[in-house]
Amino acid sequence: MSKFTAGLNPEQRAAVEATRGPLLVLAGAGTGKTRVITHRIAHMLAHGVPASSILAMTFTNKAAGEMKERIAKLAGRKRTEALTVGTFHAFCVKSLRQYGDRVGVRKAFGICDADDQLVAMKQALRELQIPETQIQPKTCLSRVSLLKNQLISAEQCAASSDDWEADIGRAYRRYDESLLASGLLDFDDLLLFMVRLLEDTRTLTEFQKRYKYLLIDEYQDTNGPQYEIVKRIGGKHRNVCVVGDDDQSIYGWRGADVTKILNFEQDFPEAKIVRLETNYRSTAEIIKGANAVIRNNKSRHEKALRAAAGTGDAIVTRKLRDEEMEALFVVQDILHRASEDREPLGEFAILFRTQVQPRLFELQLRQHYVPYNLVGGMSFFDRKEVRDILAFLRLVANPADELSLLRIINTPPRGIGATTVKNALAIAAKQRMPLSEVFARGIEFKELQPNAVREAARLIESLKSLQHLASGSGLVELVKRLVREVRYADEIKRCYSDAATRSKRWEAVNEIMNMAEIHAHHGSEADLTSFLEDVTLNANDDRDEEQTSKDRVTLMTLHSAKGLEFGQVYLVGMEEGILPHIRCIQDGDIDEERRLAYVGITRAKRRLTISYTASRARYGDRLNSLPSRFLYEMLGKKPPAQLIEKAGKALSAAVGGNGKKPAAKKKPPTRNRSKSR
DNA sequence: GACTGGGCGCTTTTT
DNA sequence: GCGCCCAGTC
Repeated sequence: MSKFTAGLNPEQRAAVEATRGPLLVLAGAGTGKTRVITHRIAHMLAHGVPASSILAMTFTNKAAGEMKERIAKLAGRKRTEALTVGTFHAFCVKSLRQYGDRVGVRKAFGICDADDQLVAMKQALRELQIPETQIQPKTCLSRVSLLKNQLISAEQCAASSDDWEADIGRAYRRYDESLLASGLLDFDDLLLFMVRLLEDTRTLTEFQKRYKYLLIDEYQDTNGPQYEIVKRIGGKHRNVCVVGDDDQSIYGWRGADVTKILNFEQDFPEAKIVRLETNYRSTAEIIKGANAVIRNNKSRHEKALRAAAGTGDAIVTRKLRDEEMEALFVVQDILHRASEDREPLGEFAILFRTQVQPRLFELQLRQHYVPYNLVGGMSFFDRKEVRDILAFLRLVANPADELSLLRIINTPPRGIGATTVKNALAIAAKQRMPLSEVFARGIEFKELQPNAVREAARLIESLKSLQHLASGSGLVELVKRLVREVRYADEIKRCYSDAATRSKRWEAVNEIMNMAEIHAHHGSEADLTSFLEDVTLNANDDRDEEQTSKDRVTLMTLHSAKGLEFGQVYLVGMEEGILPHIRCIQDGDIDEERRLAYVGITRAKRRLTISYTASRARYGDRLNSLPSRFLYEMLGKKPPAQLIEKAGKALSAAVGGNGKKPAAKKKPPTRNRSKSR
């Protein structure tokens, strides 16, 4: 037994030792998945597999960081340096920076975030004269994202016989064109262009030569392009290890395709399968409840968790009069348990399905002076100042970036209103000239306000003059000069009269400078492009660290709870219409909701409390609520058929009967229908 | 630009 | 019922 298999259970050991050939590790919640992954890699390194031939991909930066850290601890930092461990997206960015020109991507491409995407999509819809009332930019974006994640092209979509869908396809194409013209890729494009890159035989061979061992974490979350990447690179040597849990697939709505993990054996018929079913996290009662719920899902890899820990308290289910009482009960119970069990507040979590639920809990927590963290919501990178400064920086790095230019063209105000922008865009289109050039040479065009345009030209000029600092060690200097150059301090003064707000806003600007400072001293590449890339790809990192580490009660959605664990968990709003959510009931997508419930239950180590109400305010009405079918399942009972029927009807009536006729609604085809075809 | 009124829509969210 | 976003107005 090697150093890296000692102390593992037989299944874990089997997974660690199966280093050659395809391997599917079905790792139930709390079964030591990360342990297996890290030990497996350490084991491979110890047996002479060169670190540079291993490619390990995850979905989040956090997971990648943890993996790297833990492997380094096991195998030594030096030995792990040459490993490639990172998110799919980071890997694609790196590869595209190197070979992007082979698929028509300029090497200095920028990555556009959700905000830029929205601007671009709005523009696309406007150009196509599709009114926003007909297709909402946000809806269109998420639809396009889903299409991209399913490897469906704009052309395919535009050819749809459904008018709505065909319009989406046209918007999709226009949107892509405008991003490409701006030298930008969105998150989905990173994966798509990587797939294209791997369609080139020469490049594919290079990648196959370099990466002989693949490891994919959270494989149940794999979407179309990610799957293609794995299949292509791993198709040759077939040392593909995928780890995941089909029962925890909760991102189907954004393109994750659970069939990929269900059908792994079809892609790799010689695959070995290891099931990790011993749960080291929760008490027997909690595991029993989790099993009882998930058992009801139809298509899944058959497995059941066994609790390694002994028995504990029974799962508590509690019915409350309404949502206010629910919040009060939970908060009082937390205080009670915290003192009774001498448990720090950091061990408590309140988990909910939707973002409207936490309000009342926050209120109660405040009233009881209980410190808490609400995970999610506004990020540092959503702040106006941060977005502004980053837009300026993007423009320095990539003058073609039209979206960033539009964002800051009148910030601080320099007299360029909507009309000037519209005219400038028209000129740019007519003359086939980059928008920045139109502004830079603005004086030549009599359609444009001379005074305003002179200011814009000056701005573009000064951004250009900062370009020489963009490479190498000038990064910090660049940010500082930029902030001064555009007089951002004055802008903050102008916008906010109150001193406290001003200093708070300025803090954000300072923080960017700090980040630049850190970045400049961190890696080998300290240039502007790599800084922007880092900021865009790691936008959420620092916060969740902070948000979970302190001794505070955690409030978060079931989705963000995946992968975490807490001593005591409160699963709230366990009602028909919330969990399972009404939309999923209507669409008949109950299985993913059941997995969500399963994820929630399995977060708890020692104690799980589930609450539901007798009545709840929804859409301005007060409705009688019904306990979730998952509650019945958990107790080993069949949910009464009439409950489900009744719940469906009552809720549909409430949603549809909210003053407007459902028939008056623009007819977006139901999600379900368009998704499955 | 700042303000205001009307209309709409109302799951989940990482990269 | 509430909040957000947009368009229109001054």
